[in-house]
Formats: sequence, C-alpha cells, structure tokens
Amino acid sequence: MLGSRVTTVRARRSQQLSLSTGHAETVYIVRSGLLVLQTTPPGKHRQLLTPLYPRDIFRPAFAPPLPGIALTAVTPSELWRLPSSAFETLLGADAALGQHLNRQLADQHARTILHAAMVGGLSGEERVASFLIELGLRIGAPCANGISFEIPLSRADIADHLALNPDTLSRIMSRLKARGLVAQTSRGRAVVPDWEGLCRQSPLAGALAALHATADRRHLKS
Amino acid sequence: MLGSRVTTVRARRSQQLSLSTGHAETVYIVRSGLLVLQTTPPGKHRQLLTPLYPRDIFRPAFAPPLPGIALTAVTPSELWRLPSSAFETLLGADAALGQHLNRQLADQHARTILHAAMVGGLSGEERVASFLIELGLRIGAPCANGISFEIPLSRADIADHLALNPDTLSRIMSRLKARGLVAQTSRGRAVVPDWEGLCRQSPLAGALAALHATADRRHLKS
DNA sequence: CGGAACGTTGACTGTCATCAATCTCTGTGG
DNA sequence: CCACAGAGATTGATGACAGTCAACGTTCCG
Repeated sequence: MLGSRVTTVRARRSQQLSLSTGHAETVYIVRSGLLVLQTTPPGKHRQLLTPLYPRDIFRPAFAPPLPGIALTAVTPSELWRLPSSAFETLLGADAALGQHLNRQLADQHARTILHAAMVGGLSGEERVASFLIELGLRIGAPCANGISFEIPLSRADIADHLALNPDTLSRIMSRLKARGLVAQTSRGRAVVPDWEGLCRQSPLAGALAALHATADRRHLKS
Repeated sequence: MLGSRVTTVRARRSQQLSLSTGHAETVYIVRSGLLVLQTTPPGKHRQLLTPLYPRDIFRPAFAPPLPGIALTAVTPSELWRLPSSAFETLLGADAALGQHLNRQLADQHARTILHAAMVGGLSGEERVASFLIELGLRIGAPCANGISFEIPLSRADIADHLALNPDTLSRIMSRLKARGLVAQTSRGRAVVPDWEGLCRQSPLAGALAALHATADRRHLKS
C-alpha cells in the first residue's frame, strides 16, 4: 500500500545523504551497509555520533542542528527513503508493525544513551574494547582462531567515534594486541581469540550484548 | 478515553522510579519537576545520562541495561504513568497527536545525541558553559542583572552529568566567575550577566537553543 | 618504482583526576 | 542569639592519561 511512496536509495562509500530536504521531512530505513551520523564543527575534530546498522531507522529530526552535520555511508549501503507522513501512517496502521517499529526506535535511543555512557565514563582502553565488542556482536563470525570481523572504519573514523586521538588509539590497539586480546590478520580485519577476556575489559559488555546481539549471534553473548 | 489507564505519580527529591515492572512495560510522561536517568556501575562513578524535563516521555526501553540504572527525581516531580500499550494506542489514534508525540520523541533523541557530542567533543570549560546555557534556556528568567535561574542539581550531580570531577568543576566555575560570565547570588542560584558572552564559550550554543528553547523563552536565543 | 595515504612510535605538553587541607554554608540545639 | 557539627564547596600539590608534534614504517595505488 505504501510501495509507491518508498524509494530505494543506494549510497557509495563516503557519500553523504541530505538531511534537510526542506519542508517534507523524510525517513530512512537502512537495508544493508553501515552509515554514521557525523558532525564537523569548525576548528574542531569531526565526531562520529551514531552508527546505523541494517534495520535502523533514521529521521533528520534525530540529528541535533550541529554545524556540519551529515549522514555518511561508511560502506556501500542501501536504504529505503519515505516521507515522514508515510512513516507515521505505518506506525499507526498495523498494531504489530507499529509496536515493532517503536521497539526499534527505543532500541536505537538506548544505544545512543549507551554511547554517551561509554564516552563519558570509560577510559580510552575500555572504550576501544567496547567498540571491538560492538563490532564483534554486529558483524563478527566465528572462525578457527576466535571471532573474526572486518573493521569497516579507518583509524581516524574509529578515533572520532570514541572521542580519542588517532595516535592514542593506535597505542591502545598495540597494547591490546600485546596482551593477546586482539590480532590483526590483514589491514582492516581483526580476530578476537579470547572473547571473554575482551568482554572483561569493558564494564559495559553486558549492555552492549543486550543491545547489539541479534538472533543469529547469541553465541557471542557468552 | 484513556483516562482510566493513566495514573498520576508523585516523586520526592531523590526518589527512584522503578524501571523494570516485569512484563507490562510502562511509559512515563513528565508533568512537572526534573528527573534524570542515572547509572552507578560498581567501582565507577555515577553518571547522570539524561535529564527529563516537563513534557518529556520516558520508556524503560530507552534505558540501556546498565548496572544500577534508575530514573531519579532531582526535584519533586509529577508524572503520568500509562501502560505502553495505551501509549502506542495514543500514537496511532489521532494523527495530529501521534505526530506531536513522535516529534517529541525525536527531539529527545536529538538531545541525547547532542549530549554525547558535548561530552565527547568539548573541553571541561565548554561543557560547563553548555550546561549553564541549557539551564538558562530551560528554567532561566530575565532579571535586573541578566538571566537568573535556580540550579537544581548539586555540584556532584552536575559533575556526574558532564563527565567531570567535582573538584575540576569547582575550578572551572571559579574561572567563569572570575571572568564575569556567571555570578552566584545564593547557594544553588546563578545569574548570567552576559548571555551572549556565555554562548560564545560553547560551540554548541546554537544547537542547545534550538533544542531547549521553548515558545516562551525565545528571548534567550539571541 | 615512486608517491600518497595511513599507521606506528617516541618525546613533550596540557588537562583533568586524585588526595588532602581548609573554608563556607545550613540547620540544630543549648 | 550563639555555638557547634556536618555536609558540601574551594583550593593547592601532585600524578596519570591523553593530545600534539614529529619522525619513521607500511600498504596500496598508479
């Protein structure tokens, strides 16, 4: 019934999606790929505020009016775009669907709060551990030596997400590698040989598992 | 029509509202007062994650499953409590009302992201300035010497909200006072003689104004 | 093979947390 | 009304952690 109002949008790596289409607000729903909401204040470091995974819902109204705010694709992505009026119809149309969407929105809200708790309360090392745990839960797959996953973000991206300096991030990663908690196979790919050990590095591991573990990844919840 | 399912709840200062009522999730709507979502991880500092102002909506699902998470009243507060099923009926029942509630939820989401940007990207002094701006926008009133408002939180509360140490916060406040950007009349009450000057201390002043200025406080937006 | 982007590492600097001593409010009881 | 006690706030000294700058190493591209 809403088919005609839904557009499929494809975004290349680093492509930015417009947030302010003026009067008619649009809603995006991520189908595949990874995007981030980022801001670049003048004279300050860029910040990656919120990662968006498949099934996540994004409305421009979620983005505070910060200078240089933009929704950017980290990996090639596919999204649905629909007018917010259509989205709100969806929320009300079918009770089960509406409940599901509300649940999804609440989850995303909780993830944002969790990120604030991470950045505000944890040391650099704990933040990096938490980030690796999040990635492992989201895109990790068990392999011979442990849990393996692609790291789709560059060093600078990760640093900007964790409120760290790229140099500091590099040091922390070296320390984690020295302690055998992570290993790097190739550029942009990591293996976690000791998942439990990594989880012990982050006081928020439990909350991360609750919010990021999907049905097919419960094996990581330990 | 939903009257029978809405309960009015009163909370005293420091009173905690239960988050996990088990199966039937409840939704709170703040009528008056000020509350915060806080967490107290074992062996770590408490964190005040999100302040809740009148008209704000809170669902337990917004709270990530952190250790010691609780919704706490900072000042005596009054809330409406209703089952989440009733809330979702509200969302769908009336298009205008649903749109308004969705807009409110999006605003709160944006505020949470903004807080993460504050804690992650600003120096201690900028964070304190941002906090004072937020309070001024929310509860400030013009008076003879500038904008005046009550500070409902204790020093330790503010520090936990801004991811600062209470001692450091005290130092920063002293510096701001020395520069004439804030003044204290009595305990727990502040006056901002130079609103513009204070806004210049925070790179996020504009975003704060957009998200916190209510219709009757546009005079502060400058 | 060369160049550019990215990552690593060391030395130094600045900011903020910690600890401890002192001071200031506020409420209470004599 | 004053003295006192206790909590909270201020301030100084010190140390740990993360940011900055700079040099060097790696990877990936033409």
